[in-house]
Formats: sequence, C-alpha cells, structure tokens
Amino acid sequence: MGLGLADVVATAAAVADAPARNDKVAALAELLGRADRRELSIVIGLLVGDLRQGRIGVGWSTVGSLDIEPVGEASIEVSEVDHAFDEIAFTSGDGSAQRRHDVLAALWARSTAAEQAFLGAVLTGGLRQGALEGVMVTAVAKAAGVPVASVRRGTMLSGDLGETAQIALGDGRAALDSIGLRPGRAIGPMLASTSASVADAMGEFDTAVVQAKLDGIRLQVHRSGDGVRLYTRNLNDVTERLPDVVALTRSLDGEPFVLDGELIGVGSESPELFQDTASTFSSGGGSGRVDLVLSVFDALHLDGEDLIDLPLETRLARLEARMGHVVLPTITTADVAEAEAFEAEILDGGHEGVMVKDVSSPYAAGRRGKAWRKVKPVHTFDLVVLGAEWGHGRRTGWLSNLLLGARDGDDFVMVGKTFKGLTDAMLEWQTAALKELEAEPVDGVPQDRAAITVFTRPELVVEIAIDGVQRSTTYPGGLALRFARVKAHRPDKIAAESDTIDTLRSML
DNA sequence: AGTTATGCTTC
DNA sequence: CTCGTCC
DNA sequence: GGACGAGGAAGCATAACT
Repeated sequence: MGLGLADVVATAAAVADAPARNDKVAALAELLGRADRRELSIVIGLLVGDLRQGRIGVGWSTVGSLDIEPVGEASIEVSEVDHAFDEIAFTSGDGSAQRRHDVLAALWARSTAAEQAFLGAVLTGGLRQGALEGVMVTAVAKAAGVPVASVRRGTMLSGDLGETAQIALGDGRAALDSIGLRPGRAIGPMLASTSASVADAMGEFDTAVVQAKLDGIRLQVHRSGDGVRLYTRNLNDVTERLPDVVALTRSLDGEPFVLDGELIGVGSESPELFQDTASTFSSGGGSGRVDLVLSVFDALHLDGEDLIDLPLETRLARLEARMGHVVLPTITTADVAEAEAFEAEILDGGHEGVMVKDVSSPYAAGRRGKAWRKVKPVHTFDLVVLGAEWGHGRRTGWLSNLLLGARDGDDFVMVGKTFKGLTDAMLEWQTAALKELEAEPVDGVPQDRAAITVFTRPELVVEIAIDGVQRSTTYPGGLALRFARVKAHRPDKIAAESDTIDTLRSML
C-alpha cells in the first residue's frame, strides 16, 4: 500500500493550523518518514506547491470550472496523483485541452472534498499553509536525522529538494554531504538584499566589490567540454533558445566552468529597455529585435575547480584572468566616494544601478544574504487613487490593490496598480477612506475586474515609489509603472496638484 | 486566418 | 520583482 | 534574519473559438 493523498492532505491541514514553525516541521517530518523513496519527491512537490513535473498548465480558471461531486471516502494514492499530473503535463496538440481536462476531471471524481480543495490549492499556488520549501528543508533534515545545513547545501548544489531528500533519507549523511557542484547541473543562484544607497551598503564592509547592475535576465552558464547548459534564476533550462550565447560560451577558456551573469539587450550605445530584452529572450534569441549580450559577474567553478567557498576577490581574479572581456564593469574599493562616482558612471550609462558586495564573501548558493546588496534609484510621485480591489487571503475584507491615476489636465489616466508597501493599519484606514469616495469609474479605468473593484472619485492622493516606467498597451496613457509601492497616504494633498502623465512620460 | 482565453516566466 | 508580518 | 504571502506589468505560447 502506498501513501495516500489523504495523508498528505491531513498533514497540510496540520501544518496550516500550527502557528509555530517547529510544529509545522514536526508534522512534515512525520509524513516524510512514512513515504517511500519514490514518493518523497511527489509528496514534497505537493506540499511545497512546486510539482515534480513543474507547471502543468492548469490554473485558477480551470480549477474553478471543475464542478464535480466529491466522494465520501479517500482512496487515492499519491503515486496516482503524480501519474495524472504526468499525463496532463505531457499531453499537447489538437484536442489536448479536452484530454487534459478529462484526466483532471477523473482525478477530481475520485477525490474527497478535502482532497479536491488541496489539489486545487496546489495547482493555483494557493496553499497558504505558512510552509513552503524553506520549512520543508528543515523537515527533511529532521526526518533524516541530519543537520539542516547539510540538506540546504545539498539542495542548492543539486537544485532539487526532492532528489536531496531521497539521498538524505535513503542513503544517509555521507551521501548527502558528497553532493557537489557539477558543471551541467543547475545550482541555486546567490541572491541579494537591498540597500538605500551605496554608502549604506558599504558601511557593512571593509572593502567592497561594486559592479554594474544590468537590467536583464539572470543567466547561469555551464560548460563541460563542448557541452553547454544555460539556466535562468529559477533554474529553467533555456539553452535551446540562446544559440548565440551557446556559441560564445564555447569560445571561452577555462572549461569546465560555471559562471553567473546577466543577459541584456544592447543597442548601438545604451542598454535596451528590459521589455525588449525579455521579448527577444522569450521568442528565441537570434531572430529577435535586439542583440542579446552576456555579461559575467562571478565564477562558481573554473578550470575544473570549485570556487564557491573562496572569497569573491579570488573568484573575480580568476575570472578576469580567464575571460576578462565578458566581465561586466567592476571596481574594488574601500572608498565610498569612489564607489559613488562609479555608481554615477553606471547610471549615466543607462543601467539599473549597482551591486555592492563583500570582497571576502563566499558564493552562498541559493541564499539571500547581506554579502550582496543591490542599490537602485527610487523615484517618488504623487498619484491619485481611482479605485481599489478587495483583497484575498490575509487581506480579505480590506480594500487592497489600488488603481493609480496620473493627472492629465483636469482628468486622470490610469497608469498601474499596487498593493505593496501597505501596513495593516494603512489597509484599515484606506478601506474606510475609499468607501467614502465610492463613485462611478472615470474614463480610462479598465473595468475587467469590476466585480471585485470599488471605483472612487479621484480625490485621494498617495505617494508612490517606483523603479521606473515602461511602455504599455493596456493603459490609455501608453505607460505603466514598474514596481510601484505605496510610501504614504496623503489626504492633506489635493488631486489637482498631483503629478502629471507628462512627468511620468519623461521617464520613458 | 485572425482573435480570445488561459497559463507561464521574466523582472 | 517589493514590502510587511510572523516565528 | 529567514520565510512566507500579499499581488503587479509585459510578452510569449498554445489551443480553442469565430
């Protein structure tokens, strides 16, 4: 008898109900202890909402349209769920939508109400049990009786928690610790935290490496012999899409190697807009509208040697010696003024900002550490609230997502939405304030989500921070905000004095 | 053959 | 991608 | 400090619909 889906559902419920992380871990570890080797990847995939088969093309709309009577008694095994997901994932071509739907419906028809709800949550990314991969790593360690650090390390180097769990529980500590970086296999990329300024970021370090932050797509570049593999930040294999980058990679010295870099569209003088980089990237490189160029900023493995535990300074020296011509603009300095001058130069070149890194730090794969800090300019504007959407999940009952307008003469044109930057107190306040302003929508406000939207008179001013603007075909002003977040409500200001669409346009 | 709906992935 | 909240 | 979950914009792919 294999593990039942009902066992997984019961554990998920226990995890969701337990506020303390330790209790979540205990519940997960107990379940892992009951799974056999083959089931581990499946169970982990279900419970962290990241299936073994990746995304299978079933989302909110499909799940919501299923109206199938649940059964009273649980009978499905997790291996059967896995099999159904496999079938859905690998079916394509004419008529495939129907076949995929049939497989899903058959699964639903055999499920209890609780199982249907759980599977639906998994497929729509709505688990909300307060435990995803981070907690699961700890649970795997507990179930296997090994240190969390070992599991974390194995997961980052293998890029796969399910596989790591199989090794930890099945083969033991020694096998787990022998997982190593292997050119050709993706590894979790090191992530950065944010600093408000270069001076802030440098305050933490004796000496800093400062590098241009390019507004493109993170790319992990592997080469072993003639074998080349290219992975995105989320470890998706995009090798086939980027023949030019593959050719470049084959031309570099020092294989086997693993590099960390950024892929960016480059025009005659300045970098292209991110939109154009992304467009070219997703439609297959060579035939795109812009030239995609790889810039490298770190080396994890070079000349067949692991570098991740060596200081950044050493990694960069090795990188520079081997392939200096593909390394992006970099300086090493202890002087804040020098770093700021470099930042100004980079921004002047049309780039996004700079990264400030501790010169002595190892490559912390898969971690968001303080050794790397990103510094990007922030722009602030006074915009006007045109409406708000009711929130979901922990924001249920609050007006959450604000519809933002810029002034255009006496009118207002919508330029984006945001739900970010709001504290619970601000949500409470704006919910009451916006209800008072409820009105018919003004012109130029999309009404596709009218059912969950409260439209308002354009009166409440909000201070909005953005990273920049981008072209838009969905908003009437032809422009949309990038990474908008609320800094403050400004009921003391009047809408007639808010910022204009022309001011925003000047940023394009 | 063109348009629409849905899902996915980058930031 | 950003931010606030919670453990 | 780590982990989670709130939900954004653009652009592409695929299959169904018209």
